[in-house]
Amino acid sequence: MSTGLFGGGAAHLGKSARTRARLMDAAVELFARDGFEAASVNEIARRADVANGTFYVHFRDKEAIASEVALAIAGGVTRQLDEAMAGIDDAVERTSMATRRFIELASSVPDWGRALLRALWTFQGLRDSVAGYLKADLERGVEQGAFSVRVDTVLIDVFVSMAMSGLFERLSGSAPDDVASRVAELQLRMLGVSPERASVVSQRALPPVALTLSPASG
Amino acid sequence: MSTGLFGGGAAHLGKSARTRARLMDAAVELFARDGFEAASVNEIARRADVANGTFYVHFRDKEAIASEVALAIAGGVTRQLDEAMAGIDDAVERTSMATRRFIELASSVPDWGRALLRALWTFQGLRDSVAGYLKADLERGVEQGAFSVRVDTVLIDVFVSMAMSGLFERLSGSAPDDVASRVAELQLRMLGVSPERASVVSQRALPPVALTLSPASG
DNA sequence: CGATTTATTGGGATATCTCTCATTTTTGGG
DNA sequence: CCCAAAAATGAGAGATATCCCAATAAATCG
Repeated sequence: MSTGLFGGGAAHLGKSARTRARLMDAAVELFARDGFEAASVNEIARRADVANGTFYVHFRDKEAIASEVALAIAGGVTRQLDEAMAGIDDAVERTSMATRRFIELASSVPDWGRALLRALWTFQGLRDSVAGYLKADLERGVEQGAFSVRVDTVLIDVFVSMAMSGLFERLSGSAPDDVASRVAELQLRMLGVSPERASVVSQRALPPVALTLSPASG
Repeated sequence: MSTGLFGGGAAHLGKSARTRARLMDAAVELFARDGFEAASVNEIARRADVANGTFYVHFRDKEAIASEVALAIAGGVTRQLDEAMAGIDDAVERTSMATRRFIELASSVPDWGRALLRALWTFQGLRDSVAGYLKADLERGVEQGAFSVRVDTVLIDVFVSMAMSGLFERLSGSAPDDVASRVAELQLRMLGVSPERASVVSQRALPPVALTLSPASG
């Protein structure tokens, strides 16, 4: 019996926390496979090996577990992006790194990536918080003279949707494995970075990382 | 009682065709509001003012009406895009026009726009057919020396997702009303068009059009 | 260890969904 | 106007959903 990412993180905690984590792992799998609407509380409970009534001890309803799962995944990805980008000042590098890491991290655990993609599509609030992070880097790029573009909501939404598209392709399997670099390159060109620099920056090798959960999440 | 687009188009046809059209109008509204998964056959029938059994006289199941609706909408938009772009040879103009028209047309009837957006997200086949149209124009642009970019599936998917993002913003209401132009401008920059030309081409006034249904559809 | 709190169980009330089909209503040609 | 064909109806079988709750099991602590 393999333990999901939530289950792994909660192994040392109390029983309640472990059951909760098992439910969240099950929910991730089902949201990723069937989508939010089609996944049933009954099946989440069955897959987590608990009675259906147990579900309602831990979550008010399906909506509640969905947003909790989405927040946890988004939090994990965000935290690791932050770590990866700590100490990098150049906005061109940061922007490229963010997109590439985002796609690689989120697709390294396909169930999680799919769930995140759905959540980004479904929950406006999640997109808003991503937009907040991004805005700072885009504005920094303008200040540094690297980006020649008006930073507004249209730009930010388009930028995010490009990254989502890359993640989608990566998850669908039918894409070349340099999708992340290609998307980052196209983003930089859009922002006004010269094609040459965009190509170089976006294709530079990155040290690999694996998606893990925030130790202090919940 | 206002008649939907399908209903309007079928007003002069037989009773069967009119009932069918009412069902499709109802389905569009519900797909737009609740998404494909969450819409129920029962509610489609209720909203179309027919008995639930009547639904199954006209459609095998929900999947059947969904793809029919999606094809009809996509067909209508495609046909009008084709008309709008007939006679335009310059790939820069065509590309910009396609995105701007797509966003304006699809958002002119919000339910349809939302349903189209959901369908593009849900049905791979629909994205593939859009990709087909687009590929020709992008390659033409490269041949004409206007675009300096590799035309592959990543580029096409990213391009489509940018347009979808623009449509989404337009439909959510919270966006400036020049979203379509902005998105087109960003696309052109990404393709390698100079910022100056991208700005000029994407902001030129376009004669207005309204979404109508293909006279010979079905 | 016994008592008390906390977690889990699983049966079931209620609701809704899909899809069928015998029956009724409507339509339109002769 | 009549009647066969076409269309629509709506009750209901069977599946599955959500959520509640009284009863049981497990964990914790003095």
